[in-house]
Amino acid sequence: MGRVSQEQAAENRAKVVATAASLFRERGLEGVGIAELMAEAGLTHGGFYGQFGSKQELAGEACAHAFDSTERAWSSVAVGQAAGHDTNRLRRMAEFYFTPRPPAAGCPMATLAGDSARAPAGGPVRRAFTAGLRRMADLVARTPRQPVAGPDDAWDAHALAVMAAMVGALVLRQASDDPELGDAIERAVMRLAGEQRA
Amino acid sequence: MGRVSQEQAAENRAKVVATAASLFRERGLEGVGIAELMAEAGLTHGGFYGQFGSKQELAGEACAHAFDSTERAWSSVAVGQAAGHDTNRLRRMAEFYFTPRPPAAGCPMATLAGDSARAPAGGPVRRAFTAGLRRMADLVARTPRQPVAGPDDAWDAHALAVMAAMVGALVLRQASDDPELGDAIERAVMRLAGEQRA
DNA sequence: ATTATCTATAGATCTATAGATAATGC
DNA sequence: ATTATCTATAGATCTATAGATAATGC
Repeated sequence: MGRVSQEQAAENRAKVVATAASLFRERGLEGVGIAELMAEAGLTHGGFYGQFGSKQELAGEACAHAFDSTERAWSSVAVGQAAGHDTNRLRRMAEFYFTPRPPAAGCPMATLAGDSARAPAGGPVRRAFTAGLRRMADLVARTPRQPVAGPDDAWDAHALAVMAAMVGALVLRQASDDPELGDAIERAVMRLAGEQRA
Repeated sequence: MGRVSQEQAAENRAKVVATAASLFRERGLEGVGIAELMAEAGLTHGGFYGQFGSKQELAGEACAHAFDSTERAWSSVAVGQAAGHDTNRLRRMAEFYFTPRPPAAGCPMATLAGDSARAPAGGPVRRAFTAGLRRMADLVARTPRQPVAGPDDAWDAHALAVMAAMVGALVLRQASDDPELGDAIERAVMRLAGEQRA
C-alpha cells in the first residue's frame, strides 16, 4: 500500500516500539531481526528506516518503554493505598515482583540487563537502561519506610539491597533449568523482604 | 600445517574452551563467532568442528569451565583458613565478589545469565548453568554459619538471599552506565552481607 | 507535491561442511 | 594409514539502503 495518515503513522511507530519491548525482552536484542519485528507489528521490513535511525535506536526506545510500564506497575504497589507507613511494603513489592509472568512482560532490570551490558557504552540502550534503573532505585528507596530506629540511609540501603536480591533471584531463575532451585532462591528473598528491621 | 600430537591436540582443545569461557563472558554467546574465537586460540576456523559438535556444545563446556574457576575462587574465600565458625564470612564473600575484575573473568552467574536464559531449554548451556548455580548455592548455604539463634534453614535462606543480592548488584552494575549508582547498590548489599543476624 | 510504506537487493556477517595437507603413531 | 588442522565455500542469516508505489494534505 501507499501512504497513510500521520495519525496512523504515529500509531504504527508506537506499535513497533511496543512490539520491540516485548520481543526484545523475550529473546534478546540479537534474537530478533528487523524483518520479523516489523512483520509482528503488521508492517514490512523496509518501512523501519523511515521511522527509526537504526536498530540500536529502536532498542533504546523499547528499553525505555519497558521501564515505563514496569515503573507504573511498581508505583501502584509501592505507594499502595495508604500514603503513610506500612510495615509490609517491601514484602508486598517482592510478592508482586515474583508473581509469574512471561519474560516478554518481565522486569527489564532482569530481562534486559545482559543486553544492556553488551550494548555500546554511552549508546541509546545503555542510557535508557541506566535512566530506568535510577528511577526504579528511587522508587524503592523512597518508598514510605517501615517503622525503624536507624537513620534514613540505613533503610534506603536495605531497600536497595532487597531490590538487588529480587533482580538477582529473577535473573537466576530465568537462566536456570531447575524451577525448584529458582523457588528456593525466591523464597529466601521473600523472607528477607518481609523481615522486621531492628 | 598438518597433524599434531594427541597431547598437543588436547592442549589445543582446552585452550579453545578457556578462550571461549573468557570471550563469551565478555561479549556474550552471540557476540563472538567461531572464526574469531579460534583465531584468538591460535587455530583456524575449520579446525573447530573436529573438536566440538557445535557452537552450543562448546558454549556448554565454556560455561562449566567458568563456573569451575569461580567455584575454586569462592571456596578459598568461603571456607577460609579456619574450619570453625566465622562471624564475617558472608561479608568476606561479598568483598571478594565485588572486587573489580574484567567481565571476561567475572562471575558466570552474572555474566552468562542472560545468555543461558535465551539458550535452548534443556540444551548444553542451560544444563551447565543450572549445575553451576546449584553448586554455588550449596557452597554459600552450607558455609559454616555465623553464630545465630534460628534454625539452620533460616540461615541458609539468608545466605541464599545475600547471594541473589550480590548477583543482582553485579548484573545491574554491568548493565548500567552510572558507576556511582552501581557503587550505591554494592554498598547496600555489602551492608546486608555484614549484618549481624539476631 | 509530499511522504509513509512497500519490494528488492547490496554487502557483510556467521555456522557448518567438504576436501586438501602434512605430521603422527601403528 | 590415520587424523588434527587448514583452506575454501555453501547456505542462511541480518542490517541498511535504493527506488517504486499510492494515499494524504496543502
